[in-house]
Amino acid sequence: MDHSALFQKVVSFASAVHEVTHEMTRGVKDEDITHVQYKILEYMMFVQPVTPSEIADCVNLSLPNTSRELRKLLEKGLCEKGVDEADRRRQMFRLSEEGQALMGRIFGQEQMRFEQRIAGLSAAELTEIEQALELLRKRVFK
Amino acid sequence: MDHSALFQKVVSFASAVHEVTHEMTRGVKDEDITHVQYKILEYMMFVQPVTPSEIADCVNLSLPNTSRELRKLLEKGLCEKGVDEADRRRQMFRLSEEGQALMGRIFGQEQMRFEQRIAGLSAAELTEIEQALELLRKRVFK
DNA sequence: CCTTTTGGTTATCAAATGATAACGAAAAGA
DNA sequence: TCTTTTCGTTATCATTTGATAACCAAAAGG
Repeated sequence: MDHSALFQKVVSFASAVHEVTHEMTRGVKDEDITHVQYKILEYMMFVQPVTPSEIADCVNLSLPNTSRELRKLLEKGLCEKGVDEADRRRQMFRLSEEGQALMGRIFGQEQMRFEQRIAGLSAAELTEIEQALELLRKRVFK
Repeated sequence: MDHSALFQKVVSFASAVHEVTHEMTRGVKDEDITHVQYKILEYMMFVQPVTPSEIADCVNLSLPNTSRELRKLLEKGLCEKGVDEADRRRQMFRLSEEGQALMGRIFGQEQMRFEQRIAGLSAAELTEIEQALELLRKRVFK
């Protein structure tokens, strides 16, 4: 397998991931948030608390735009803000109760759709999936 | 491994794929096209010729918006339009020479970045990657 | 101290995208 | 033939996102 063919497989794979992600997160539009706001909340589900700079890096947003979206999330009551007492320039953001609840609803729906996709797979097959995820994460999508 | 944990791994994996894709396609902004226009051209690199409806489905765009973007691509001379003689409602789009060339440039850059990611991996490891891609594609991202 | 750097915010503007209505032309179907 | 459905286009508007400049406050570093 030459590199060029592998590369094309990766591109088309990434495209499929995008498509499935889009389909699974379809429930986002029922809640009153935009797509980038969802990305921020999703990130906070895994890392918390988090500073605007970190978010800007990971969600690929400029710092001013990150700040704007965080303000909107604050206004909606979906996250909370605190200050790092060790370095008072750093603003620490975390999900509010309401934010947790919202993400719980969305993840719940998403997970149901995910369950449908993997319905009927054996435990061994699920383990294979998990290993494939870890392999690609380590070697390609790091 | 319970379903909930696997689900979370998939979500965070998808997020990593997004991020790496974003980084690899950074070269798109050097060319005079937008992100969705790039997605359309990318799709046409794999499937050709293609109708507006197919694109709308695969790129997750409404038909009117697809039509608008295709018109812009036509205006830029990056694709060409024909009619399906068997069903004259169907419009067949394909990349023009110039469109091919443009995508060649972008894919070239992307592939270089990809090469850096997989630099130093053995043939066996590359095969593992390929198999992992196929597995996930078949079981999860279909 | 004083200067520079870092982290963050606000404001503002341009561009891209999403959504919808209205329309036409070809095909399918009664 | 007449009606309905499918495929596509154009136009228009609202919203989202991207980009940039100007600014403040805290920290770092001399």
